[in-house]
Amino acid sequence: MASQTEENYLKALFNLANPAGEVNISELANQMNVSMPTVNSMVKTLQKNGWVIYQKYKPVQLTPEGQKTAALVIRQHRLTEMFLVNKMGFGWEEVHAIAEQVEHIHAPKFFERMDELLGFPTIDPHGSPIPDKMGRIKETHYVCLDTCEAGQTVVLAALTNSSTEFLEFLNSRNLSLGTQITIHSKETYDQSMVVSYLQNERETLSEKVCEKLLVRIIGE
Amino acid sequence: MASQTEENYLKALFNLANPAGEVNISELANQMNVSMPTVNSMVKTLQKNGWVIYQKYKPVQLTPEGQKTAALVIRQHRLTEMFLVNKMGFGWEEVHAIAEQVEHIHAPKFFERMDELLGFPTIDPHGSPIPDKMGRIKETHYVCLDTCEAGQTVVLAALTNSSTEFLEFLNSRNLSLGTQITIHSKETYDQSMVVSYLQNERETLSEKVCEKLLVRIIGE
DNA sequence: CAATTTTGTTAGATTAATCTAACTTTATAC
DNA sequence: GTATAAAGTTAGATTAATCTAACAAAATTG
Repeated sequence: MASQTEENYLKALFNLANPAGEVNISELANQMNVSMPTVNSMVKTLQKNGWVIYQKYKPVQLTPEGQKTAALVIRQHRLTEMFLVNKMGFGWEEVHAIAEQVEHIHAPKFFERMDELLGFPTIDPHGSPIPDKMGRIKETHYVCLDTCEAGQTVVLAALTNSSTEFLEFLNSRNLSLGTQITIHSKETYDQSMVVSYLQNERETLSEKVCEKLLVRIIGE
Repeated sequence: MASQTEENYLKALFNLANPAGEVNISELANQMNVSMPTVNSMVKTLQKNGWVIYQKYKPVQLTPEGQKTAALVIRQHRLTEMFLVNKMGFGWEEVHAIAEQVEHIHAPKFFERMDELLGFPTIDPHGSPIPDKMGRIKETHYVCLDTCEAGQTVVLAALTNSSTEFLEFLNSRNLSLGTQITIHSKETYDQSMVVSYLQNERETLSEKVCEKLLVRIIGE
């Protein structure tokens, strides 16, 4: 059984993997906020446990078992976030830090009860997909708002970043998942967009914000 | 901040303390399932952190800060048990193992929300008192069923032991907190009691069971 | 393509939590 | 009140997770 530390490395590997499933030691060190030698020795441990494939000076890759273990921790994290928001009244900006701890609890029934009470949700409060009990993830195909064009109508579906600061920014602008947004114009100079939604008739969203918003296009 | 391991030692000290607040190294070793040298070194660590008073060859004692820290972990444990039973549909025999993990989460708001959602309970599903936010415990004064006499009517209020096996035994006999019990006779030979409650007209409870049941006397 | 920079590895130390073996102090018991 | 038993301590080792310093390989770049 993976230790909490090992689970955190597996999660990081899962999230950092490029299309080929590879992660560099330095990327992992950076993500985990530890030194490269620490990652080097941890990767050897993960390999001994059958969770990664690794050869000196090569990038690391999760094995299928490593992927499944990682996905199940991510499942517990996202179910927890959903439970905190939908059943305990927390704001979407408050739940990450708590879920980082709860995700490591070893008690399958605990998370199965959450899942049931929530009605088997498929996405978390930030729009990220919740892996199923087998660790499979249903891929979603949203587009990034910054690739959309003036005239289109879209619905906010997910975020590529869920930092507290960004979530508080979205709260301050009354933006939440499901909000229907109409794109009025796109500034070629700085890629900012003028949009409207709900009561907001004319809101400007910077490129920095637009590139973090994933949407479904529903019109034009 | 206490590590999970330290929190577990503080809890054990809190629970093992005799009326003078003292705990022997061997008792603690036994409770924690570790060797005496391990306890010896851990007790020195706890002392460095100001949680215990300790002198070579003397029993250990929690300081007021140690007591408060322990009580707050116990608070989190008991609130969690109550939440699992009352809000998530678990049986009282299922919650201990999960609460042992959840109690170590460092997120005051998480437990405050549980407390609110539960309506600020003062006892857990096994009748044990829930310490308040300051770590204070409201002392309850129940009597042990084995000290009761034939003819008395009592209400089951708490348990002195909450092992899964004992809880499953109580389930099998339809006994739960709040059940009103009438004592018909007490066998002087083996201290067993013949009692009635609910639909059960004639149930025999062994001494081993009676000594684990705490009751409020309500009649005769 | 040689020089430099970046990335990765090895070696060795540290801290927390644990162990066993050996020794010491305190308690128990004739 | 000494002998034995029980309880407690010390010393030294182990494992997991981390670090820094020094070195090696790979990538970048003039």
